[in-house]
Amino acid sequence: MSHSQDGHDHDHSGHDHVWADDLTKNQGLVLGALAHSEAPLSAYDILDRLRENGIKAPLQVYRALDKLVERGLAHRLESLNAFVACADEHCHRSGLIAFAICDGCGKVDEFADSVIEDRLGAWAAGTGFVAERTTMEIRGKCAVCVAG
Amino acid sequence: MSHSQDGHDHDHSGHDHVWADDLTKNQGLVLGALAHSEAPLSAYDILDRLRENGIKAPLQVYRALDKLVERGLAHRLESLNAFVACADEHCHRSGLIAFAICDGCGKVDEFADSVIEDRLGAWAAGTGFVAERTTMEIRGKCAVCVAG
DNA sequence: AGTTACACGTAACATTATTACATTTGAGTT
DNA sequence: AACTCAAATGTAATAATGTTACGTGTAACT
Repeated sequence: MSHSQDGHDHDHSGHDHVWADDLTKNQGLVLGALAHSEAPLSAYDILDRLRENGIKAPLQVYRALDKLVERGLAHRLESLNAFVACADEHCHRSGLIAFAICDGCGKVDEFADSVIEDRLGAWAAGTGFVAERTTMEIRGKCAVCVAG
Repeated sequence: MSHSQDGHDHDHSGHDHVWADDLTKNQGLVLGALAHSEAPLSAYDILDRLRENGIKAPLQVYRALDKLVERGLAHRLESLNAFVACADEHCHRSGLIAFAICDGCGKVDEFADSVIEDRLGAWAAGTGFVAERTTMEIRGKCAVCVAG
C-alpha cells in the first residue's frame, strides 16, 4: 500500500507533490485527484476517479473533502457544487478568497483582495453581523476563452 | 382562479404587493411564496407550499424560479441551494449584490457595495476575465442571534 | 386557419449529499 | 501487552436537489 498514513511515502510517482505529511489515506487520494485536475471536480467525479484506489462510496469522498476544506487545502465552489485544490502552494491564504470560474474551459483562478475584505468587515461592523465564512465566485469567461 | 395571467388580479388578500403585472400564474405563485417567507426557501420547500395551488412537479417551480431570477425579482443563494425574493422594492439593483445569511435565524440581508464592485472590475480588467454573474455570500450570525 | 413563441403539465431520471450503524486504526495509558 | 479513547474508515440505504424528454395549451401575429 503506497500513500500510507504514516507519512513515509517516497513519492514514487516522480511528480506528486507532498502537500502535508499528516493526511490520511483517503484525504491524500482525494487531494491528489483534485491537484491533478485542470478543472474543479464534483464529489462524484472524484469518486469515479478513485474507484481503482479502493474508494467505493460517496461518504468516503465527502469526509475527506470536509477535512481538506477545513484545513484550507481544498475549496468548495458553491456555484458549481464542486471542489478544487487550493492554488496557494503553501496554503498561507490570509482570509477571504475570491474565485473566477471560466464557464468556457472550466479553469478557476483564485485571488485575494484585502480591500474587499475590509469593505465586508466594515459592513459587518456596522450591522453587528459576525461573519464565519464567506464565498465569492465570479462566473464568466477567461481571457483565453473570450479571445477564442 | 385568482392570480390569473391576465394581470387583472384585484389584490384580494389585502396585503399582497403586486410586484410586476406581467408575471405568469406559476411565476406569481412562486414569487408569492418567497415573499411571504422570512427565510430562504428551497425549490422543494416552494413546491410543498404550492401543492394546494396546483403546483405538482419540481420543474414547474424551477422554471418559474429561472424567470424570476433572470428578471432580478428573486435571487438564488448558492451556498444554501435556496431562493429569496429580491429585497429591493423596485428591483432597481444596479449590479453586484452581497448576501449576509444568518445561520441562526435564517434571515438574509441583501446589500450592494460599489467599492467591491469596482475592485472586482479592476481585477477583471487586469486579467481579461469577462464576468457575467457574481455571487457573494457571507455566512455567520446576525446581531440578534449573536446577542441571544 | 397556419405559424410561431412561450408557458405549462407530467413522468422519469440524474446528480449531489446525508443518516445510520458497524468496524478499524493509531496514540496514549496503565 | 492489554485498555481505552478519539478519529478515520467501510458499507448500505436514503434524502435532497436538479434535469431531460416529450407532449399540450395559449396567445399573438400572418
